[in-house]
Amino acid sequence: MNIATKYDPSQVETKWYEYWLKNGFFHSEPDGREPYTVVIPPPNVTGVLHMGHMLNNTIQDILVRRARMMGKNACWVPGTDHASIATEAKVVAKLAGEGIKKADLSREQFLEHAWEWTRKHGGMILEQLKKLGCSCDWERTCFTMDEARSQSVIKVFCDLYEKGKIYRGVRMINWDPKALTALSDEEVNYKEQNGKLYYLRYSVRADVKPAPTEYAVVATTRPETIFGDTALCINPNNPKTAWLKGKRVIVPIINREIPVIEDEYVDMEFGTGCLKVTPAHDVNDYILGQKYNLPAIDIFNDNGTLNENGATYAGMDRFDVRKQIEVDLEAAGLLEKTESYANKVGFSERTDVPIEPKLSMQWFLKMPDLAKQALDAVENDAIRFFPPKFKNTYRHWMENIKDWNISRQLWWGHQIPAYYLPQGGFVVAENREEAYRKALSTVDYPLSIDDLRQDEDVLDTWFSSWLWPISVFDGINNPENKDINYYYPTGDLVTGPDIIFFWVARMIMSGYEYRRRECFKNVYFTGIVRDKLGRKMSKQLGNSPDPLELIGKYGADGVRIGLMLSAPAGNDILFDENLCEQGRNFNNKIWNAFRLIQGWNIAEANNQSSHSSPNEIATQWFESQLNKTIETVDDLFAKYRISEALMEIYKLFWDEFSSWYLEIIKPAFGQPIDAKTYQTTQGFFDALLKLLHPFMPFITEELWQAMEERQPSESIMVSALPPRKKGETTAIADFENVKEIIAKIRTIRAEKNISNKESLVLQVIGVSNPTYYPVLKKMANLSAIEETAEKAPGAVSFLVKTTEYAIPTGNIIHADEELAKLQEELTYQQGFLKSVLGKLNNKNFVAKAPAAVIETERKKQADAESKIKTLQERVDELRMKN
RNA sequence: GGGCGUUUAGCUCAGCUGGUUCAGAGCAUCUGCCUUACAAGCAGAGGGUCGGGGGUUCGAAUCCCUCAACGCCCACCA
Repeated sequence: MNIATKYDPSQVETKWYEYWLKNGFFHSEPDGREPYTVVIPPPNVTGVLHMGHMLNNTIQDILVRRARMMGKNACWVPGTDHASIATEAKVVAKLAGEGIKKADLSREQFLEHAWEWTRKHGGMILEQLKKLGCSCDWERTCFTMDEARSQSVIKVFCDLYEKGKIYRGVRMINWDPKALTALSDEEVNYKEQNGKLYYLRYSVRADVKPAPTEYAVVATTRPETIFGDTALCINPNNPKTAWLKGKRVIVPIINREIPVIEDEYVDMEFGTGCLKVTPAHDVNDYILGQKYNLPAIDIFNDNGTLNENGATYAGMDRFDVRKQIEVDLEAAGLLEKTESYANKVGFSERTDVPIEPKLSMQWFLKMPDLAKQALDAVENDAIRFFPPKFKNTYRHWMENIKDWNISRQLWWGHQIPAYYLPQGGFVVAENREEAYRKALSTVDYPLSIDDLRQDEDVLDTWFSSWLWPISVFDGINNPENKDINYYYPTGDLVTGPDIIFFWVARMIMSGYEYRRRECFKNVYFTGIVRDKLGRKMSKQLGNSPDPLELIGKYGADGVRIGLMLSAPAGNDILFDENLCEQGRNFNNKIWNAFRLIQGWNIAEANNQSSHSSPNEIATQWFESQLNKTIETVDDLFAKYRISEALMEIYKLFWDEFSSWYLEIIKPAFGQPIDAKTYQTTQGFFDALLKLLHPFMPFITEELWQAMEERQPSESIMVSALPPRKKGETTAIADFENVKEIIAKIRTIRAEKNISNKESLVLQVIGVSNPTYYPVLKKMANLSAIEETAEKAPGAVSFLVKTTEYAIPTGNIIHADEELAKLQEELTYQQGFLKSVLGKLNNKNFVAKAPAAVIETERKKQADAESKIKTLQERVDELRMKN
């Protein structure tokens, strides 16, 4: 057999991925088996794979592949999200590059460009997932704007409208002046900004006398909004500003007169105690405006420039105005002073420009009712969160939920199915024809279908993705279809905690609203992938590796292992390429174990190993060890501790199987291996590959196919995981002893500079288990094991449990060294005994501690005493000789 | 400003309702080895007063209080 010493993933990966596709192993149809359903968090249709996707989808693939191998009917539905704002922004930018302005295009023309862009770049990310090995059911690939999903969205909108849960109204919303759309509260990020606090002078009306001062001074961070001022507000309890009560003041520059109003909302300590009220451009001011019936003067155009209400500043950008107005106020003597001031400013999640609070007509979804059931589901664990700490975050949001602004002033998305009538009013219907029918029954004037004008706005992207677990099975349009009834509720959702409100919470709501039950049973929150310095990966920093390059370098399996080695649920993962290297090395280890086993010749004669042969012992022990690990791995998966499960298997393969088991059964060079051991070993290797397969699908398939002749359409990915059996624990414990003895002997070799090639004699003084002698002999290169009452003079000895072992090494041993070592050990044991006795002599301990604990302390005492006795004898003996 | 969480070996983390194996794992480090599966490897070794302080208890990494640092989420102080 001639196989390369290093594993080369490049060929292998495409070969097997195609094989799996060709055989339809990823595809699922409802049948009698238990379903296991996962819906992918749909990535942006025009997005590219980043490390977050890699982590997220690796975890999903592990869960899906494992479920499949456990006999479940696993269905992982892939798909993409149309990502309204992000995609529209990309298309706008692309068109701008070609000298085309969005404003010059009709809606239809623009959408054509957008679809073209989507067709060109869309789905690339799904192709990248294939490189990672993801076993998605590609035949079920969905897109949030495909036919069925669009219909679902429209249908749900109409339904919620009928139920009175959707309403239209003028509200203060978050306006993105770059994307020219409203945003939901969740799409706004607040960032600390270093700005200035401007102290402006509002002159008090001239005819009011006497005045302690000519001016009311107002502190503001946004002097450019003075054009929208419609009142000045003071706290009625503030003596410092009491003199302003009932007065009127003049807005600087435009010289408009506004009233002074009183409200306890005003913080007496902040600034001067005077607040300018701009109801059109500040949420709090809006509330004040409502309360006191103040007019709201909108001073901004949609793009953030000032409108005609901005006097001579009309047309200037809001930030330029801020600078200019400072200069102008200063010149007019109306700027008392400025102070540097840090405050939080809202930024658009998508375009990263400061949000402008703006009064606007928008569509809203009432949330409190929807939230109630969704909150209960998580509270009582009908839906479980991993890690559970996210329940707190979730509860807090759900208990303070506000109505959801679902309309966006964009073109790319699902256009709101509301149709306005020529003489006012509107109807909501799934399509124009239906709308026309409804309209006719409400109006008493002649109406043609073309008189209806559909709402220009589209729906928030999340208004389609919140239906995802249902809509991918067409459960909205067709609520009783076979797929939805079989696959819903889905099993596990794997996603990042950053979209817990955007997506997870809302899916839970829609699940109860439209299927009357939970949309998934478990949510696994992954961490955020950071670089090894803990920085978030970003394009700007250039610290985000290209996933496909990584796969090229380490293989998909290597990268998957690299990610999983450090990805406990909910903790951020500090990604280091080093981990991929570890993953790749593990691939290589597996590869070489295969080479070793494959290279053996099997003995012709069926000369089975004797009952006490090393092979027999190793086999029995490894069987137990394997079963124990399978059990542990099961438990870890049940707790979604996936990286720990991987580590268990990793150690099983590397340490137990390779370093111990294979080394024990490995025949001497050129010698054959007995058939029985060979068969068993193949069986172990098969089990190990299966355990590893969900984590590293490619190499395991490659080796599984290579280890013996397979049927044309067989695959490890549809084979059964090794069953869970009770591990034989005494065999494992005994073997741990054996390992310790061997390690001690190896240490002696290292310390005494004795070559591994030089065989040694081992003396056993005390209780011992001869069953393991053959293993000891082979692994420690012993020529003989002697059970004796008296060890050879000058032998180096050590203790394992309470048995003493000795290696006669001639006279090369330095008695002083030996004595010092023994003395050290003796001191330790005496100290240990003292602490144990301390407990046992404590009346309170004996009286209050449980019997089992006392029992173990007694045992510790006995063991320590026995060790001390042996050590003491040795020490005395050596002293005599000296 | 409110809420949540984290702090254990050089790094990343595990330690469930306090009690053998409770001070662990992987990586990194150090020492010796090119031993015909694997130097992307083998064998061995070292390394932590469990963030600080206080308390409860026979007994605390584990429970309570407090301080500190860091992180996340929420919130309208201009």
